[in-house]
Amino acid sequence: MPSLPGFTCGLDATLRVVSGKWKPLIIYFLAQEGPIRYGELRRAVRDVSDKMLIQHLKELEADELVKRTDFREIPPRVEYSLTPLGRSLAEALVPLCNWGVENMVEVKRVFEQRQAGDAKGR
Amino acid sequence: MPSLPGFTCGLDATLRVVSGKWKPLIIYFLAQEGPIRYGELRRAVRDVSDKMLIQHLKELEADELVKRTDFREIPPRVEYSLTPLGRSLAEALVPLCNWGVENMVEVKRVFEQRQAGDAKGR
DNA sequence: CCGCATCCAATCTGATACTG
DNA sequence: CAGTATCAGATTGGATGCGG
Repeated sequence: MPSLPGFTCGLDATLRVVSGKWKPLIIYFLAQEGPIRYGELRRAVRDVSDKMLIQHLKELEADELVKRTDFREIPPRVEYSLTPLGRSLAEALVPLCNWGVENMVEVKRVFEQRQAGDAKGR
Repeated sequence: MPSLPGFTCGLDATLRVVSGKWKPLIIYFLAQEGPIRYGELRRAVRDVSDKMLIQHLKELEADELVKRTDFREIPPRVEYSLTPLGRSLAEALVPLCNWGVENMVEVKRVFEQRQAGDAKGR
């Protein structure tokens, strides 16, 4: 019952580090854009708030998937990039991304249905 | 800001259907075990409660990733299995699973560090 | 520009107990 | 066996405002 690192399987282990509303997206953009500044990342991951972005970035940093580089300039300049571990995870994310592209029409359809249903019934 | 089905990318679309604490695990086990009864699935996905399992199963069913078969017997017998769409998603999940296996030692290590830190500071 | 702190709302999660 | 109901607590989410 405690979150002991007793993983039931590989997927379980992976989920511990990518669970978070925006984390996969963050990793995905970092993989695409390379080192990227905070503000740019914030714009790339649309709709994310400062709070969540920073929070997730810190966790990803603690999990050694993301590297933070503070240039200590005025005005501040901070860049984020993936560590080797993060890059390998990004690659594992590619098929999921492709799946989304290939099935976007279908996903969109079921989603619209679901929302129509949620609106009244449930 | 509303959850319009205006996906920013494929990954975004994918995340809409697999977001949920146990969903990837559920899909993973369904892919491995084929049609599986409710109770068995519950034991496979360790630590999940009835409430969450049912809730996620219903959503996955609504998203057309999972098929529910009720044999209408007494005592009840219900089997869950993946739809073709679900199976394709399961395949996209395989690399993530492998990533976890390959990096489990590292993930475990950073996780233990994090928890030690959480315990006091934060 | 980058980020932290605070407050508050919404959502999610899980134990427990109960039903057909 | 396969769920459902309820309720409390945890977690997440975001708007706003401030600070180096």
